Amino acid sequence: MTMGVRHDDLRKRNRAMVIAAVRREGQPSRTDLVNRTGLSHSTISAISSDLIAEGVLRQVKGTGNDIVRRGRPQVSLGLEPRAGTVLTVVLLLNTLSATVIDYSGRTIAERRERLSTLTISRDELVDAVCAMVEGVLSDSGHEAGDVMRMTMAVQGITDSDARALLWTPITPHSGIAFADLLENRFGFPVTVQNDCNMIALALRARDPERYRDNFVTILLSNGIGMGLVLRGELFTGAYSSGGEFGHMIHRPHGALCRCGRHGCIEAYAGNYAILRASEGYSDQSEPDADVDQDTMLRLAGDARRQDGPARDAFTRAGEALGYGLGSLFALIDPAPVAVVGPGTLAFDIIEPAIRKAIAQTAGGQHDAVISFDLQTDEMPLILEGCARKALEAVDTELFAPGYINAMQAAAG
Amino acid sequence: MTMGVRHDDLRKRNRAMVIAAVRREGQPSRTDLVNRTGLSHSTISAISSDLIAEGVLRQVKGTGNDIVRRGRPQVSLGLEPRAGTVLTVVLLLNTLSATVIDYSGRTIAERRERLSTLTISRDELVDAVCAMVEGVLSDSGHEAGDVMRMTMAVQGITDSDARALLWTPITPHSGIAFADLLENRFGFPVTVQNDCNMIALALRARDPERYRDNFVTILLSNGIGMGLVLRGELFTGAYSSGGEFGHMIHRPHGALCRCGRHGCIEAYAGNYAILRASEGYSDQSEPDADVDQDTMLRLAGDARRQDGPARDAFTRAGEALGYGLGSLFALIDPAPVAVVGPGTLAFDIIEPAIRKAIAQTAGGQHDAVISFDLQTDEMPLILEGCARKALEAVDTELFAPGYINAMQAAAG
DNA sequence: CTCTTTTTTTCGAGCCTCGAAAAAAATAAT
DNA sequence: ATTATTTTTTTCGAGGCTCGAAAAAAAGAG
Repeated sequence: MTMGVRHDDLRKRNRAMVIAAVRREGQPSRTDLVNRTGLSHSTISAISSDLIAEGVLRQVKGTGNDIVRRGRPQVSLGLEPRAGTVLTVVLLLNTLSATVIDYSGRTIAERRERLSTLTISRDELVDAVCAMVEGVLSDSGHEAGDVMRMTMAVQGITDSDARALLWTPITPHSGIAFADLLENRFGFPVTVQNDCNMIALALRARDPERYRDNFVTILLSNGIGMGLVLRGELFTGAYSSGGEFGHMIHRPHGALCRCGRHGCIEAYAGNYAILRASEGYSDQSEPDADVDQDTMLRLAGDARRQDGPARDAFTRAGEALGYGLGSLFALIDPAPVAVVGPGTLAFDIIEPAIRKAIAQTAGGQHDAVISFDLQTDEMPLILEGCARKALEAVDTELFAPGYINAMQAAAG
Repeated sequence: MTMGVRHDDLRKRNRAMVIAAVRREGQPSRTDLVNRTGLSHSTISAISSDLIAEGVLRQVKGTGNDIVRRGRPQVSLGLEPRAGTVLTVVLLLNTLSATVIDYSGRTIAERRERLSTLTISRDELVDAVCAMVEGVLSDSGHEAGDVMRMTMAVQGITDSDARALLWTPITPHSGIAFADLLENRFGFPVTVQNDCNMIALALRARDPERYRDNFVTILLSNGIGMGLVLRGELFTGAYSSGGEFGHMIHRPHGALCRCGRHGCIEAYAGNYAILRASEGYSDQSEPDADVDQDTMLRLAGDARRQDGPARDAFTRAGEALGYGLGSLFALIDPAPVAVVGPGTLAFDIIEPAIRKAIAQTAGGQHDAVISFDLQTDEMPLILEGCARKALEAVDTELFAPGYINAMQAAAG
């Protein structure tokens, strides 16, 4: 369990740190790396020349951002694009997309298609993903053998080993072992990740100032998703991807949720919940599997225009989200919240109710810390987070093996 | 932020690991340590002889548990009791206790006194703690200068730096900077910890099989407390000790809680809530600051004997706890639960309601994983956890400095 | 063309861990 | 009583890693 630290773990750890620093910083010089990592010039020099020799890093000249000044000019280091290729697949409601990305993070090829995820069979779904992978691979001019890793983001609950989709609202099928299926088919390692978690990774990469140690991302769509970063690390459950914020209970025995239970936050704040409340249906009526954007915009318009069932529905949605966030903050303390997805288009209507509800909870005392940052379009964030996840896995596993062990040893 | 690993951090890390292994195992031989840590015989030999020379460890002969067999007999290593002294103080409602403990974990002196925490002034409270420390120190024959560290456990919310008591139900005063006050007075470093977190540490030490990576401890008393261990580490909030399970919202706009808000879990499951519901008072009536054990036993007896307000009250308490646990499990996945405190005496009445409620939530699907383990007397657990916290801090900070840095580097 | 400044590499010193071999300390066998 | 065997622990040399200091490299300034 608790393992000692071998001598050569040191080098692996420091190699991993250098690669990670280059990925974060973009094109740092060796001196930048010295400052960033706290290692000595000698060590940085040794490690970076090793990595260049191995084809992981490369020297970049004329980056433009080099300040002209006295002294030997800094040489920027960058990731060698040809060091490897990764694949990402994003599977959402009625949408499937795949991307081939080089080691430096640049997109080489990309495909997207519509797909009736709700109605197709399990096998058709798996076949569609496989066909998508093959298609985008051929677009990119690569073969499966070139791919070092694939990360798949899905809407729904994945297992904690990131190998299977346990449950999802986008298809009635459950327990789809995508990692096994795809690994057998293509041969490269595959992980399956929750979409909101990928959004969280993307936000951290985009704005490390704001999103670093502790933050929450909430996805407002037909369902309610959450990604949670605590102590700088993505939080996942013991058995599943966890973070099922949408299915915390807002009102015992309350409104019918898409998951079949009653009173979940989602059963008040999901698009289908807002729709059925606005239209005057019972909160026990069957949830819609999808509500199109136009409908939601119309309801939001109604809510803004006049007091009535639509405004009440959005207010109740905000209340559910607010009490949920309040309970979450009772556990983890308040943190910045990024609100992502189509629901942000009506966030002006929801936010007052959210804040009012939070004020009634243990989180209320920290009103100032709680800020909402809106990002309407979630797709680019999912793609970006997914790519980062895959690339960072390659960074450590392939180019600094043993890093994982050293980490565990430190934590143990 | 992310720091490289220096060469000598290695030794510090491995020293810390050896000390920690000795503390966990009791009296391991060098060979046991080799197996436990994965380090080589040479390294273990070098580190342990260093530690013996420094007076941190000592060789123990004739431990009795040595199996008689062929070959050179193993020599057990133990913690040198004289290597240091730590102090623990536990401050609960109307109770103050202090203990002096040697480095091996044996209690040298112990004092306990009743104290009307609800009514005394802020200064009197601080003075009482100081007097207690001085008293128990003189009992132990030590001086303040001998003490390497003190850990104080309090009922209530502490700040995340473990230096102040932010809020507590045991006194109307808030924001008491115990760590600063005591450090200025006595000179040794002090941390202030939440009582439930200390219970969690004690349980992990007592039964590492059951309580290791993920588990929950719930304290049922006049208030509801929680200690949460996730990924093997005590979970604390970003600003406070966090884990305010008792103040997650069970019913928006619901029963009046001791914290002044409405609908908290505690406002249904705390002793005062069970009392006022059993006696037919409004759930908006002022909470009692303390309910004595006899009253609770009487109510529990009523509840067992016949259907009526008492039974309803316990059922509602269980429901609140169950929905709360369900929401918690939606976030973190189900985990074993240890239920501690006087509330366990009525747990037979509450448990069915808890399980029924959990079954309605996202945690319900994992019914088998959720098991309740009862410990009625919380005081010994708090003491034990507190002592462990102090001793482990001494282990790393004093005898393996730099370990912390290496950990952070690994995590970063 | 030389001086100054800044970045990067080189080199030797000092630690640390490891494996192999030796030493130590007991029991079992002769 | 002495030798063989077994197991634990220590010793010792090899190999690696990081570090600081010094050297080398590569530019602008004068």
